[in-house]
Amino acid sequence: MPATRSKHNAGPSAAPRNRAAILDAARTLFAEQGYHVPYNAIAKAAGVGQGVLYRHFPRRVDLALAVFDDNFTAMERLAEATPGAECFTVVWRRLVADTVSSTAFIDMVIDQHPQLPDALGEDRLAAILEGPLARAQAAGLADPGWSMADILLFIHMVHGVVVGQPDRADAPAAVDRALTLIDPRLAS
Amino acid sequence: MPATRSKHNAGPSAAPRNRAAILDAARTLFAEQGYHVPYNAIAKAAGVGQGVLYRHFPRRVDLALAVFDDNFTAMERLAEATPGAECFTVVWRRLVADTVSSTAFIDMVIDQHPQLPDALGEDRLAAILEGPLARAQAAGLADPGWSMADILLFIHMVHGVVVGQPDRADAPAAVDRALTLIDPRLAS
Amino acid sequence: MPATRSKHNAGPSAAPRNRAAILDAARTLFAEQGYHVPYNAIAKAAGVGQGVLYRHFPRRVDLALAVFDDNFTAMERLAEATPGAECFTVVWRRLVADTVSSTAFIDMVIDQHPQLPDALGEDRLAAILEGPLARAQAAGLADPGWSMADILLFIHMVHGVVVGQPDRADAPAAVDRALTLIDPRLAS
Amino acid sequence: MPATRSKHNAGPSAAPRNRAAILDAARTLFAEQGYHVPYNAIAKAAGVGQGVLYRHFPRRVDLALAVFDDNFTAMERLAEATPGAECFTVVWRRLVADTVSSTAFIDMVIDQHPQLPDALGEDRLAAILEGPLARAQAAGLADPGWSMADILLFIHMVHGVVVGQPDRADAPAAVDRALTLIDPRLAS
DNA sequence: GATGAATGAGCGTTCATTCAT
DNA sequence: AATGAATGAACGCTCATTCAT
Repeated sequence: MPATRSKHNAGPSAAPRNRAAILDAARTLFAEQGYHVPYNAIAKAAGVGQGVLYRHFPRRVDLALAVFDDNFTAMERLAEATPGAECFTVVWRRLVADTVSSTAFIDMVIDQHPQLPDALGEDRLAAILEGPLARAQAAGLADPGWSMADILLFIHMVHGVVVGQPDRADAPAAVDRALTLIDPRLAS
Repeated sequence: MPATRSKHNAGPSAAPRNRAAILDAARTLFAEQGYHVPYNAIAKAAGVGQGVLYRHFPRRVDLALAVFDDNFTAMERLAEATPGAECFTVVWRRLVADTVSSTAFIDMVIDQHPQLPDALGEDRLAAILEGPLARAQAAGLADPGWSMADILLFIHMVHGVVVGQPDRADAPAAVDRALTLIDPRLAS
Repeated sequence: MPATRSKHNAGPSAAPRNRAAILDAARTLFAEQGYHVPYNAIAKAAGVGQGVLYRHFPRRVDLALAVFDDNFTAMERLAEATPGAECFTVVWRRLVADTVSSTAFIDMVIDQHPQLPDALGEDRLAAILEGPLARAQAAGLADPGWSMADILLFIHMVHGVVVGQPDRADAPAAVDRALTLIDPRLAS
Repeated sequence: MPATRSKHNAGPSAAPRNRAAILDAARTLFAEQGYHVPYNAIAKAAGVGQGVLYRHFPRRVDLALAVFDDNFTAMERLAEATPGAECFTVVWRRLVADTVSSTAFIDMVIDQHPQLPDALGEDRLAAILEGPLARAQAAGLADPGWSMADILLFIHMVHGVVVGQPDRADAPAAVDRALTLIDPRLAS
């Protein structure tokens, strides 16, 4: 095992490891520096060359979707695992928490390039929340006047509140207050 | 012969004119291209050298504050000129309109660099709206539970909604819906 | 159990098949995108790894020579199969057609790296056309003053005309006119 | 005069000097390495930053047109200064010489980007040679069947011959032979 | 005080080549 | 022998900031 070679090429077997390292690095940097963190910063943090990023994730949105796939998946699982009327509340809180912990999450959803199959993230969010919202409304846990589009407006509002906090440590409280003002059932 | 020089140097007397030209150009470009429009684009649009920009406005936020001083002034005048309880409503609508027509307005408020005397814009907004808010609350035109901080949250929420619209033409309607959801008294 | 492996390694028997696939892909891409088409594009189009390209064809020129070996072979066969004085005309027209349909053909001939055994393609072209040229000259179908070097100049001229057409669709007509200007016996 | 400062900014007065240095460097590098020589190589050779190149010449073709403006101007002067029928011959020889000494000259003419006002260089060449060609044809110094488009084909052919010489030192002789083959009146 | 050119770091992207598996 | 991932240099381009005139 020639560990210290100048041109270290770990071979294909390292691909999954690299992919994971990239996702880790990107998750951290997206959270710390936002969606538009430089690519080479991600590559450096992941300990890989820039080319590897482009191989795995040709476009920034591909990387972000992969990074936040965990978030979506977790929400989907949560939605499946929570049967009753309070499902919407549970998933919604998770969505809010993700938005607070990484503004890049919604920045990605927002950053629509014209030629992209549109609304990559929004559609997925909508798919997750649609059913639970209806159940919650039936049970009085959500306003019956809310449409899915309204829920997306809510999350944009949350995003606005988060980016508006100079000190990110204030974000959770600010978001909670904001949601309380809209409707206490949205707050935690 | 001070009149005809090839690279005409207008002398000190031109300073106010240049300042005005810069503000005009910046106002337009901030609205069209956002808060982070390149400096040289502003200088070119204003017909001045980049050095002049730096002389008049050493930091981007200085320029933005000057540009949006008109907005603040207009709101202040509006607040002074509107005596009754509906003053808050009138000024608030103006603030929302400004936020919709130029996201740079709130981007500037948000773009707090750590070393800046904080909340340059927020304080001013607060000063304008504080009195009218109290009067509106007394008259039932605003929720008595709202603090000034809440109003600032509202405006951040509006900002979030605006930047979340891929097509800016949708922003007014989206904002109106969002405000209706929060409280119909905030909407127009 | 050698049959079903996930990352199937076809073993040595696949080498000829791979080679053929590479040549097919390269022929197409050379024609479509020119001599300097990226290696990985060729590998992908051929459905092989990039390493295989390098194994079979360590240098770009090796690949191109193999790709255009068909062209050379076809011309050789044509030369053998055409006995009379018009042999030169027939083969020459084929050479011109190849030049028009793939500028990479002559680009390869041109792209001489200093350390290469020089004139890889030119020698072969010369060998094909030498005999026919002499016969054509004897029969008055080619100018008796033309040497083989002159024929090579002609083909460079054709190449110059082809690359000089912004719209490749114009190339055939332009080449025909150019050849008519040199000598109508060269045109078709 | 603080000559050795780390961030040496010579000020606006250096602009013409820089421009000239860029043109000199570009002329040399275009001749040595062809039209597609890297921008930063030109900047380095000229002793300026890359930004200066982009300020003076936003697109590669702008730089090339400026570099080769001398060539065009010289040809134009030559055309004006040579009254008789042999004007075409004189200017044509100059054009051939320029093509031989820098393939980038014609590469630029060829390198048509779709959105460009087309044929920047071709039009100018045509304008220079049109009148002289007619006079030469009237006097029997040029084939009466040649159109301007044919002359442009000739120059493309010359270009093809030049780029086809592995050793650029062979280019003049090869071009002369090629022109003799087309028509001795084109050769020198 | 005004000009506007120069600097140079920084970012995104591509691709030839290598090499562990 | 084949795979295809990794490397990293290189290039094009942008822009914030400085500064001689």
